[in-house]
Amino acid sequence: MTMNILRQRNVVLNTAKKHNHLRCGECPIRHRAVCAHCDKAELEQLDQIKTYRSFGPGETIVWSGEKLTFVGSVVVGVATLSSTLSDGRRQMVGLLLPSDFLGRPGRATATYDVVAATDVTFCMFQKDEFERMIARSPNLGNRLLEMTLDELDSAREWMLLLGRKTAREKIASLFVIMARRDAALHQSAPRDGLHFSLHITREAMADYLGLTIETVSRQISALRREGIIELVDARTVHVPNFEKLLDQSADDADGGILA
Amino acid sequence: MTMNILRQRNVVLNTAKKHNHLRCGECPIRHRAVCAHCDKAELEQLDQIKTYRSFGPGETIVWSGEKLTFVGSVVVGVATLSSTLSDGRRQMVGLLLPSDFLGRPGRATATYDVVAATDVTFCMFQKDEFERMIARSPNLGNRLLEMTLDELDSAREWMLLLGRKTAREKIASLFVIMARRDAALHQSAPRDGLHFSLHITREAMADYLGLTIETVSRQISALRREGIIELVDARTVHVPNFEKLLDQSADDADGGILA
DNA sequence: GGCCTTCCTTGATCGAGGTCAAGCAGGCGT
DNA sequence: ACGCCTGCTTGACCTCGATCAAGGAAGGCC
Repeated sequence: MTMNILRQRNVVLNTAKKHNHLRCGECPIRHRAVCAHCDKAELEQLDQIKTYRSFGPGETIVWSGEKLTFVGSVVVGVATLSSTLSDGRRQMVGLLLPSDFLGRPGRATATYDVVAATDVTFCMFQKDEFERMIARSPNLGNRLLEMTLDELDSAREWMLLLGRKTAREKIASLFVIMARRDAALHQSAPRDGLHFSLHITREAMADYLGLTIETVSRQISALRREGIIELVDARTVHVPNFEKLLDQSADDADGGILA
Repeated sequence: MTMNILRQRNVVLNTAKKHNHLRCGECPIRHRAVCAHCDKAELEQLDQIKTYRSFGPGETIVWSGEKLTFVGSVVVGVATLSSTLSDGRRQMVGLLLPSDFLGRPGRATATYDVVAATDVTFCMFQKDEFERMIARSPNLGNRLLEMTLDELDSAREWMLLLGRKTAREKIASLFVIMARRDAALHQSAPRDGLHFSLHITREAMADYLGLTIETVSRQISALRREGIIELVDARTVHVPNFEKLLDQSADDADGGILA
């Protein structure tokens, strides 16, 4: 079984798979956005303008409404994108894992908060310099469009989750995604079950799934009680049978039974 | 008051405002995507390859998983984008109003259903021809990126609604958006209150908001009972005081009180 | 060691919204 | 005119997840 189910139909990973930007030996950093299919000239240019910056857990990287001065991608760690209602209700609208891109060329200000969930290191470029590069290389622009379309697709998939899935399905879906991301990143074909880290707190999961901390905790406990997952520690999950987890997520295995 | 609140902070309308693609006299059709800031050469090329197609209410324009052969934009009517879970639960992930663009250059297959909500007329281009045009004109590519970023922003705004807003706030938010779109489209500065059409059925609203038909109906009735809206008929809403409606939507008036 | 704090879990209760069910209004074809 | 749709409303009831509340586990710091 497994490796087939693990192969996300989402294009994010398909693209990564085709060329394997995620660990392209020639890329100084792991961001598929600017890897340029290992175009030497582009890479050298990017190398010259890149800088690294790190943030601690809970640290806000960008405030909503703030002026955007850079773009970049995650090298290690996890960052979150979230919007907040005036009374404090918060909703995560995106999750940045290693290799994910942050920033919107052509946009002046941020429209949501970017917060480090763990220790995070970014590889960054000055926004105006990056934009100048885009103007010069249409290649780069096209890849950005592709990436943005990918993001849009996952945002819409998430809308389905938020609007229509039950608490249990939400948790299972999140775990499925985390497992797939982890597997893709480590190139690990799982033999005797999967093993992955959630990285984030229960609170962050709740904010991502549109639930409360308590419900998240209860559903995780329920899945554990039923043997669908095992908890090594609070944030490390072992999945003995991935298909069983998938069954709980209300997602089609791949492409659906109909059609 | 009013015209100021009506001015959506979302870039979609700001862009439209700057140049007013929506009624650019030189554009044969109203799509801001390819209006090309009224670039004559581009327009002529587009004119040559464009075709019109119409669909009746309930008709499916594209099935999820189907091969995509065209792109285009709505001229009149309303179309919806929706995903469906295998057990039939449905979630709308987008709404196409006149001037909105449909399609993803560079993508082979659709990832969700596109259904006509009313009588709809599309102005369409063969996908491959359109892509060839993009390749030739980087301008067009940039505008597509901008559009996609706009869509991503509204998708994420919608995630906040789906995950964290109450039924009442969801309804109010939808009405606010519909009212703004209508106002922008008709360039109507509302004097004695707003007047707009919902176009879509209660079911479509429910699917959009992640609610059931019954809840939608009940919340609309409640807003009517409290004098916040008036119903001319089931799908035509009159808003005597827009600010009162806005108060119910849990949205910041413009940019928020904080920050 | 002892004492924070932060994160997580579990229990008891409550309520918003879903479900089931009935009925009404308007359009359309015969 | 009639019946028959489909779309909308309203009521009664129930359930899932939120809320309120308490306590346990794992660091970090004195």
